[in-house]
Amino acid sequence: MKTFIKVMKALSDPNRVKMMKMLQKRSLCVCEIQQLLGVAQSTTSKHLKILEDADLVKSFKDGLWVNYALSDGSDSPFAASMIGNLKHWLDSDSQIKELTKLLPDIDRYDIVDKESKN
Amino acid sequence: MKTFIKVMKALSDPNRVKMMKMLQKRSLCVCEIQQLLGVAQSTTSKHLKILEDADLVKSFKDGLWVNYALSDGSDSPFAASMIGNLKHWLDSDSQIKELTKLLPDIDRYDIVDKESKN
DNA sequence: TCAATAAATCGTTAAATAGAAATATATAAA
DNA sequence: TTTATATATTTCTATTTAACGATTTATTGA
Repeated sequence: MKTFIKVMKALSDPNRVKMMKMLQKRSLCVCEIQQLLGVAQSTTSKHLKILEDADLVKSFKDGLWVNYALSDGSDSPFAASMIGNLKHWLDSDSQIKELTKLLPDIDRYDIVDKESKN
Repeated sequence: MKTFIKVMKALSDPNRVKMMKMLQKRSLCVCEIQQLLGVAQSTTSKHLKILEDADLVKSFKDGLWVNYALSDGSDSPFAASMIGNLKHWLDSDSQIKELTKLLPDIDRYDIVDKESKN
């Protein structure tokens, strides 16, 4: 029951669902996801932790970056099933379509610190 | 997105998941569900409303009773899919097994007002 | 070693949620 | 038309959750 609830809770937040849909397209580092969704870095990090705890995503360190990718769900049949469902679900959702359109322009090397403009 | 989140949220609570699993076995009225789960009547009613709003269950009035049954999910593909998944998920969960064992003894006609013992 | 950078964690606040008791509504029976 | 009963709604409280800014940690490069 606990692992099931964990997966349902993880997918109960629009920002986390958006993350899942973007990670379907390609792996992303925290700063790229943050850029895409327009939320704070700490918020991004916390959401990703919740997805990872539910076995919906996994992470790989690459120097300073941490890359996130969809999990294969091997540790949770519930996660595996939902990852599969989400592959075809919500593709026609307006928010998802908008983010998908933005995705090609997102690049970790292009991300500039907005504060440095001051 | 909203209908998807609604389904995920509805299934993010153990008591609501238990309700879904019991309704797989047979339709139940509010008082039977309340009896099974051991929560207050108002709590039971509120949970059922959340499930109904997500198109996971439907209700039929029968005199004083309101019978709840699994929805056919025709109004939400997300609900339909989750109803299908839940048919085989969590059958081996200890809490679900315990409730399933109790289910045959639950009868709306047997439910006595505990306060009347005073 | 020191500075810069990406991500994680901590502390706080506002909003959402689950729970129960009390009340309201609706139906059936006396 | 009372009375009893099943369910829904309202009100309140405690807990959880999402969000942010600030701080810490870890890694790389100067």
